[in-house]
Amino acid sequence: MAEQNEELKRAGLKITLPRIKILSILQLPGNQHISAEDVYKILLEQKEEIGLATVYRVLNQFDDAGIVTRHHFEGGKSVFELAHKKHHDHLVCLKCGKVVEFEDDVIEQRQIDVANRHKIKLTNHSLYLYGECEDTEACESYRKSSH
Amino acid sequence: MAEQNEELKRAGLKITLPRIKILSILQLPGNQHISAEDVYKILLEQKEEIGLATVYRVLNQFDDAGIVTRHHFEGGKSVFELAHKKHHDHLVCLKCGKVVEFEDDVIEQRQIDVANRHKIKLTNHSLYLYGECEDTEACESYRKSSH
DNA sequence: AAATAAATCCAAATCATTTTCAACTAAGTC
DNA sequence: GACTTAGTTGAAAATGATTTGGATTTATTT
Ligand SMILES: [Mn+2]
Ligand SMILES: [Mn+2]
Ligand SMILES: [Zn+2]
Ligand SMILES: [Zn+2]
Repeated sequence: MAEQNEELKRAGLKITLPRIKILSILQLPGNQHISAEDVYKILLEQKEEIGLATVYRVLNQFDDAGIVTRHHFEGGKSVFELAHKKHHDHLVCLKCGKVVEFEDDVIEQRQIDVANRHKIKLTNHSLYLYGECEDTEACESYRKSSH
Repeated sequence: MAEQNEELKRAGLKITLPRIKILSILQLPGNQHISAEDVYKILLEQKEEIGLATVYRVLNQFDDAGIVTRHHFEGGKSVFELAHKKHHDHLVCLKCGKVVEFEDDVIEQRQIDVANRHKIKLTNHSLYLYGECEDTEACESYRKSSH
């Protein structure tokens, strides 16, 4: 129950209704990789009177505090995901929007090698793979369920 | 002289002053990975009366025509580079802004494998490595020369 | 409960980029 | 070379995502 309160406290953020609600939404299984706008829409559905500006502010604070990670998928808007997981990269279907997470130690290592070779200390990286589901059936139905 | 005219013709675009000028700017050695805004600034320096909207329009047309490639480096704005080169990825120093190009066949192949494993036909990908030059001297002076 | 610092709301601002549209121009045709 | 027409341009307004200002409210400390 008070698990989100713990998390907020740890981050040095006051425990407020907007923050608790937004954190809860991020924790729902269907809401990995969610945009600020979509968080806001869910709040509306829940009849919460929380402004879009507050959603953006809170997500930024969560990012600063390390509670969420921000991604820039193709398409302009940022998406956020809880940061409690191990590092991973993303594979996105451009037809249905499905997002698959993957980790590849070889890729990770080669990135480090490239940076070393150029005498640059690697601080972070972004890798996104874009494609189209080969199983059109599955892709279509995934799209309809609007994840 | 008429080399850019050839390129425009090949792309099915009318040969106009804005397009010739913008293409010329992209072809200058210092201007790999340049933003629309920066192209515009150079045009101003050259006393060309070309609007920013036109710069954006032309860069989009060049992108559609395959003359340039668009990248989304960290920091919000798109950067463009001539597309005549082989595919490569980028390593960016967050302190001085230096951009290093690299290609790594192992990484490329592993990306394909990941996509296959998830039954997704890979159409494109974006990989950016971010870091900080280890040689602070070099980094500082690179920054000052404002590439 | 009062004091204080932080957070929220909503509107206005910003930033990058796109669109609208009237005025212009390149490039074929006669 | 003039004629036609589709394509192009510049300036301003529109857009979409995100941020900010400031008056008001709220969480936490005393
Ligand atoms: Mn993820
Ligand atoms: Mn490049
Ligand atoms: Zn799909
Ligand atoms: Zn550097």
